[in-house]
Amino acid sequence: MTSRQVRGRNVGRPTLEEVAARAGVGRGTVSRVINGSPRVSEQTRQAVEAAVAELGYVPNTAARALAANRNDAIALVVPEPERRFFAEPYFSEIVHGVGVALAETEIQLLLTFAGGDRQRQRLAHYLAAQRVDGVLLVSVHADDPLPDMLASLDLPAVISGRRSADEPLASVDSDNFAGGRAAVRHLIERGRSTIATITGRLDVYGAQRRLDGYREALTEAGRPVEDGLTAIGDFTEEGGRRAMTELLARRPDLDAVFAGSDVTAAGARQVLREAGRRIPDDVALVGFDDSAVARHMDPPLTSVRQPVEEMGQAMTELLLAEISAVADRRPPASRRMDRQQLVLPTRLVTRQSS
Amino acid sequence: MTSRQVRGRNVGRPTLEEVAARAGVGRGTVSRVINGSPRVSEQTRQAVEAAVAELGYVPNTAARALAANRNDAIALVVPEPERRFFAEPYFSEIVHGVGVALAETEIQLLLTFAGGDRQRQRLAHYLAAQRVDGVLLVSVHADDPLPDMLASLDLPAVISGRRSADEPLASVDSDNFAGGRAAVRHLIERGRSTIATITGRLDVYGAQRRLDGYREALTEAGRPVEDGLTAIGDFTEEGGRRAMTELLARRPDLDAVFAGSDVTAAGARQVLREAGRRIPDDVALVGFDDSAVARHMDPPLTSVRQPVEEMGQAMTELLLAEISAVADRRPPASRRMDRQQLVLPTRLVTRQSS
DNA sequence: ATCACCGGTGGGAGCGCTCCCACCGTACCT
DNA sequence: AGGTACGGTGGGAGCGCTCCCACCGGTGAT
Repeated sequence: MTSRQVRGRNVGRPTLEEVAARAGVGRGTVSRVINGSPRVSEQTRQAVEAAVAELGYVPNTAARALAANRNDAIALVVPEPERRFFAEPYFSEIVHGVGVALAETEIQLLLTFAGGDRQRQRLAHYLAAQRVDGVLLVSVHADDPLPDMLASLDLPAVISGRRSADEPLASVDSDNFAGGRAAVRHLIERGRSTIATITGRLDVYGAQRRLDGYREALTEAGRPVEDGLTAIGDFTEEGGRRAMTELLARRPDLDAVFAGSDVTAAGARQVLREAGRRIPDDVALVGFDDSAVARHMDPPLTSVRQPVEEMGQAMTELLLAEISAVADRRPPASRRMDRQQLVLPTRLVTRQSS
Repeated sequence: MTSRQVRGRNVGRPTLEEVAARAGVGRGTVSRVINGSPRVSEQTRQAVEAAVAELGYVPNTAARALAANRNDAIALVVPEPERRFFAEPYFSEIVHGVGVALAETEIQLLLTFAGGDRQRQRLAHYLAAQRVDGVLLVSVHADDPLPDMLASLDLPAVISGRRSADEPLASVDSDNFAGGRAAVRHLIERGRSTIATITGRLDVYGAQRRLDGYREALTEAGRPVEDGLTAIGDFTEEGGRRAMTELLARRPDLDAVFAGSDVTAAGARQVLREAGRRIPDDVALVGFDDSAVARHMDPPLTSVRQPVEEMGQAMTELLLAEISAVADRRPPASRRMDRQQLVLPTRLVTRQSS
């Protein structure tokens, strides 16, 4: 571990003590004003605020973090390589939702990637070193050790997309099951007879639930669930292409595809077009996410809308609540008690592809 | 400023002192081992490392930051709303390049947005509060106060895309001028006679330089530069549509368009298609960035490739160098001296759109 | 008049680390 | 033998803040 040495005293920046001297009060009083304590007289408060303004004082957060164990920062951890992150509009909306929830606070959002092993390890260090008050986790696979690590650090955390039916962490998820079911019900209503599906990786709980919804819709309509009509993808465009190629080879008679994500649907569409199938005439296509991709596809893609932005917002609110619980020294057991599992509704948006 | 109180002592996590006791050495020695100082005997080092491993010790960065004024973290600041950030593949590649450059270090990358005023202010606080060792700035407009703020904080910073010919900050840029010129030379070679261009906002230096390249190519070919053939866009798809509509109204006879970015080109293509112009038969189209958008467009888009990932990497290297310069207490004047202005070459990638 | 109380305040202690000075012993010189 | 040098080490001081206890003076009850 060869580590650069960044030294150099904090030159020029005013300290609490200097503000106190300037305002003619004690250190404690300035601290109280800075932190908005009510136990300060109006007059004193104004004197301190004037001194703060004159000196351009900004509290040193390292010192604050050390003394108070508070960081005023939360991390959004993405256990994916950067490329995936940017490729999927899902993340963009999550981030925006988080931003909305944070707008009224003084809390800074930090985005960190943990794609590779190296990055993963660095992140683990970073978190263990107490640099954030809480963690937002998105797109976590079932076998990821990260959540357990967070639990052992007793660091507040909220996960997007439960990893299983009994998620120990607080979580926010969309109703993937109902979404998948709605998509397939819709295809049935449109008179499609041979409905295939391209899933995400099935160790992702949401992907599994969408598949469950697909099956449920078929079953409740009295139709068989045929294995040959299910292809496993991975929510990427490339995966969509691969899966669609497989499906077409196995079941050239298919006339509808429910894709586990819009991006997957884009990949599938390419293959369908190359195979000379018209959409929706020959094959109806439904995606999931209702992202920009869906709107710009040709023809525009029917898709299941997840309230992604709201999910980001909800996650943040849960996290802030848990952070205050820690701050109020509520015992871990009690905090574990009311960890919420939020499930937000999905909605089918019909367009020309089906 | 109502601020949550996050208290609760750092329970359970071992400290330097505990490691020292365990290893039977002094605090200083443990610190030396942790920081990779060579002035420790092999035997002692091993004893300390064993103690660190047994206790699962991780240095508290808040304490380190306070004592040493070192954060082992840099921020990538994006003065744009989140949506823009994700919409443009440019950023994704920058982030990836930064990741590559950081791979061998212990430095954590933090992504921060500063789109709105509120976010902007929070970021200013965050930076002033000394939470990072340096800042990477991307996509900065000429009138943005952020760079000056950084300068006044004496915080190492590197900017991507100079703001003007005499950029005071260290910067990394691609050769926008040569790129624009190459694009237009290519269109001329292809026998196009009426070549229009859609620029970005001209207060973005790079956009201006691309336009300069466009003009240069025309001039050196002995052709006039006609104002009616230039439309100002803003590097967005919507802007591309708007600009293309304008151009078509003004000069229905145009037979080629050089768009300032791929995304802009995508907008332009839509309008051209709606107007019944075939690409490349009626109108040749060239973009800039050579992003995924270019490859997936129909027809695939000829585009000027910027080495974006390399830019991210180069920026990071410059920043790390400047950070060590600060660490070595080199005086500000001397550091200003050798702030580099890197310009990386661009390359035309021809595809079916031209 | 005495006391308890309470809003408001000052400042000591301490968070966990780095920096640096003082000190140890050994090796090598004169 | 004494001196110098130097790799290796311990621990005090201090980074800038928060927390909390002690203390101040004024108010109202007894």
